[in-house]
Amino acid sequence: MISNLEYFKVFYYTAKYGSVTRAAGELMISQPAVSQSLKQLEKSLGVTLLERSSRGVKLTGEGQLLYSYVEKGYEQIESGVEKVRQMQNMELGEVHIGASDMTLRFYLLPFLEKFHEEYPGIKVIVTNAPTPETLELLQSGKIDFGVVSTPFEKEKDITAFEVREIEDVFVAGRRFISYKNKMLDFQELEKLPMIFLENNTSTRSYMDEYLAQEGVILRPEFELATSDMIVQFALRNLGVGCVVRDFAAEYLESGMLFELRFNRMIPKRAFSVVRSSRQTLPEAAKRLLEIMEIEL
Amino acid sequence: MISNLEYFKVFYYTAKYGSVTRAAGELMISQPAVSQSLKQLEKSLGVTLLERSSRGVKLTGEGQLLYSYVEKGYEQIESGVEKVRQMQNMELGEVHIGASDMTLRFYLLPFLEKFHEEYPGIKVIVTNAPTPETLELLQSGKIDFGVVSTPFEKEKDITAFEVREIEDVFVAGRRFISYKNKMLDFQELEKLPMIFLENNTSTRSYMDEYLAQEGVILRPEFELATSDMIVQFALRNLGVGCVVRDFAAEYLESGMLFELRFNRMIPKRAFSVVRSSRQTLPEAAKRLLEIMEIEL
DNA sequence: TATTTCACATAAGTTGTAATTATGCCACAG
DNA sequence: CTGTGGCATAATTACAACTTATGTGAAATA
Repeated sequence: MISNLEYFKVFYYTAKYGSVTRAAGELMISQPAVSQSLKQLEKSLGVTLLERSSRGVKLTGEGQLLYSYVEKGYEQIESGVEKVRQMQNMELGEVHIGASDMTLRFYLLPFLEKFHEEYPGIKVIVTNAPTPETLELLQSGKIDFGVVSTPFEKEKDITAFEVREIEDVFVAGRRFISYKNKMLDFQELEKLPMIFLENNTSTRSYMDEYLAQEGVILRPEFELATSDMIVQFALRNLGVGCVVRDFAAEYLESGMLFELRFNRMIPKRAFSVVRSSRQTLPEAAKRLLEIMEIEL
Repeated sequence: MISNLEYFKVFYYTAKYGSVTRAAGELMISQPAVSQSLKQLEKSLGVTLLERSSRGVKLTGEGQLLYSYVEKGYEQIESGVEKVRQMQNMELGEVHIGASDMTLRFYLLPFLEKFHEEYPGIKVIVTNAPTPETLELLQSGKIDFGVVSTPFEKEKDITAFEVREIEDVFVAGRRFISYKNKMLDFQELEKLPMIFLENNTSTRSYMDEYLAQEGVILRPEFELATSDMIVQFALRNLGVGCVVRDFAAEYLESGMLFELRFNRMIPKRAFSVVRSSRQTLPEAAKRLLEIMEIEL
């Protein structure tokens, strides 16, 4: 361990300017203070670092050797301080976010755009993963916060904040036009060719569970990886798709798809911002949540 | 300028061990002292560097960023201290010496050999130059000390210390055997083919001046670059060579060369160690001079 | 669920040390 | 030969860092 780092700072400035008086000026202390510090340093190292003369100081061999190291070391620390300052000023930094396709596309994207515009120095790193995996990333500290869709198993020290509602809907194209505006029973779905998301998604397991509870067991014709693809399949009349409404919104409006209606409401779900309550957020993450109007 | 470098040392150890208590142990101060220093550092930077918990501390994003710099910087300074220590222990260092061929060969060499054996870590850098140039090197601080042959112009703040006598002699081979044991006059040299060193050496200019003062002007047959070569020429009976006795010693003893004797003594010269009185010597140079039994 | 333990924070009081002022010394320049 | 600039030294002051004692919270343990 180095005895007194302050001495090295004094030495750094003295060597840099070749003058005790000048160093004192830079350090904003008196000249004798510098002289004494240098003396202390030399004493503690047991070596003469500077040749004193009436027109300044000059490094000895040992002094030169030491200075070559101290110079690099001190400036390294100095630039570390500068980097932290930049981070504080949001000129530098990273925000790690976990989000699913869905939350990213229909909720997060505009905020990220705005954030990036305001703070171009901050890297935004989005890890695209389904809800349970996102929660794991949060627990392990790999992301600052996540945006997931309900429902999910909320473990303790996870703070959740719902930001908007989403609805799961069944949509179909003209081949199934006879079902339009009819009040249907969920049972009737069993007779129709269904297009669903794959099993590993929260949307799928939510629907599976809900329908099972209603006594309906579906065996989808198609199991696709993305909601977009489901919409495309539905448009081509390959079956009845189950997606969050936002994915189909455009086509529902234009009439190319219609929404099936049921005699029972599918309980609404929500997008939820989740974060670890035991971890303080980096400034950049805080600022992004502010933009998203999430109270911390 | 960084406000208090000591804080960074505390931060370094705390971050390194992820524990305030552990850092306190390493720093050999109390735990609250560390806590307070960290608090001060955070306050001065206006940023939280550590997440405190009941089982240690963890770096925040800012802390990690800072640590990556402080780690390098601190260790850089630490290794600088280590290097200086090595230099003190003579495990590391350089000695810069200025010397002529002659002084190197007939005086310095055995000391250098001994020195190098004792301190293999020290680089010995010999700058081979004639006397006036060596003195210049000394003035400009490019060498720690020099070994030259007298006479020379001793400027102030040069300390000289004569270490042994040398004699200039005239030597010849059997072709000139008739001159052996005769007491000669310097004038007689004018009739003989002479072998001398080139003009730019102190030996040559010394002899030129001395002989001129005796009313003798020589026009050597041969002007050679090295004394060794003069001896070789003399051995082959190409003329009478003028060298410092040491160069011919071997052949004088074996009888292959003999020394011409004169009715007047050529004043003896000397090897002299010269150093700048206004400059403290590096430890390594001091030690070498000690080995050479020069008092400082 | 209560209890102990561990790690860090806080508070108050006491050094200890690093700063200041004042002065001295030396070398060089005018 | 004196003035100036630059560093060292001495003595005093003042601040800051350290210590002891205690508090707090979380996690492990009973």
